[in-house]
Amino acid sequence: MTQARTETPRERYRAQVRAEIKEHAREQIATAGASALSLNAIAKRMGMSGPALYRYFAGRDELITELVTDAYRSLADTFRAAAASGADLAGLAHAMRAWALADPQRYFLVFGTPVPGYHAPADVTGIASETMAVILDACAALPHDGDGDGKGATAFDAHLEGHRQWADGHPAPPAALHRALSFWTRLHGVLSLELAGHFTGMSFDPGLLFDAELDDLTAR
Amino acid sequence: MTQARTETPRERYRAQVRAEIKEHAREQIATAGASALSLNAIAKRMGMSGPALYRYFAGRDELITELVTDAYRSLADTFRAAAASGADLAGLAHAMRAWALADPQRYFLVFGTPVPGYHAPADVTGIASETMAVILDACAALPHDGDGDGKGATAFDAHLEGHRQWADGHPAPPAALHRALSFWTRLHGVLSLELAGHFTGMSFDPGLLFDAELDDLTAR
DNA sequence: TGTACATCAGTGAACGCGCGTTCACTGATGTAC
DNA sequence: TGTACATCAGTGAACGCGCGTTCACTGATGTAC
Repeated sequence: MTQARTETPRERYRAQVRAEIKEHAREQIATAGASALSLNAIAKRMGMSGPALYRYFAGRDELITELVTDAYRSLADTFRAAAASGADLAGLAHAMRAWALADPQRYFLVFGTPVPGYHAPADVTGIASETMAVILDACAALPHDGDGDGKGATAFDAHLEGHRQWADGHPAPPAALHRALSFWTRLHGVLSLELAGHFTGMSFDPGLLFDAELDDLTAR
Repeated sequence: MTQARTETPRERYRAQVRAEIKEHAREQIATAGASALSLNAIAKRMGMSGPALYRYFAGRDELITELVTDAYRSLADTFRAAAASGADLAGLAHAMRAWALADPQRYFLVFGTPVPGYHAPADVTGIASETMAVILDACAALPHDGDGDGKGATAFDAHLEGHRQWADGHPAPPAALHRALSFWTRLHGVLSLELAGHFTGMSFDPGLLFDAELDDLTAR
């Protein structure tokens, strides 16, 4: 997986400092939001001067971009790990919920308010479809979605039949594609409102709504 | 509805300038995001000096707070108007979708990434429950949710029975509460991903997914 | 209708701040012979 | 093992910028008699 060539001490040190910078950046984002991220503030917390960070990142934008990519990566890894240990759709859902609750600002880094000008780096689309592939596998594994029987074939299913490029190369039938999208949006529906605090004040448990939405999906 | 006392010309002028400031603020937010909102930039665009704005708003925070409140208000009004013209759940859903698509940054002002420190003003909770009340009415009007028969009573329904303060005073049975929450989260699931651009690249029509999620809700 | 006064919108200068980023530099760490 | 050199992490000063906000002020608009 990694390079055969041995890491020099300097390289090891560089990697370590880069990691530490990111660590402080994440902390700062969690505290005051991504728009408040400041290189100088990070440097100060690390006990070094502002310009020193330019040895490690080309600038603020590159740092943020890397944090965003890391967040995508960590979600994809979470899904892959869950699937590898035999999780079904519900297992994936719970893994995702745990991932989101563990660090809400990381969730928002990926799924939150987009900055109108900013465009995500190219490699995240690859990571995103990795994630989607795991979900599609789980859907196709359901007794009902695996074969292409017509019981639940809806107008949207027909539409998906004609617009399935995003499931690139995946043999899932339309019913599975449909379920995967429902899965994805329902989870985000509960999570985004919950994490943004729109359920505080209402006294019910968002986790139970999350499960109810999931049950309703797998039972359809 | 309005004050009986006649508005003086000065008051009219003030109201007009305040509105113009907000207009520019909205435009700026739509262009560069809420975190980029700058009083000086607004003043410059209006052809006046920065400090002049302090005649109209106590500061940047008050302006943002008012924009947030306006956004809540406009959503609530959209729901009320739809309900008043006889819309059912699907009608409400489409009204909300239109509202969101008309101005994505306004949507994000209400439902987007929260700034960790910031707390929404107190009056928005009242506006939010206005909105919820309209949805609850529409759910209770469904043949199935109006009476409290037990066909679809789930564990989550039972939980809601004990945590229904948020539906304050509303006589809706648990099944209606449940459906209202599913309604709310499913719409946000599709909309938040769509508006954040997470479906670009996938070629399907998010509007059809939106409708499919809605159908699945009303058919259950 | 005209004058005296109060109200208030808007200005321009100024304050202090923190930001991202550049540059020439010092000093320590690693490399080659 | 020791010396000469190259690499490179980190510093401190500086640049220009735009920000929110305050303050004393001018000049126009409205009000009272």
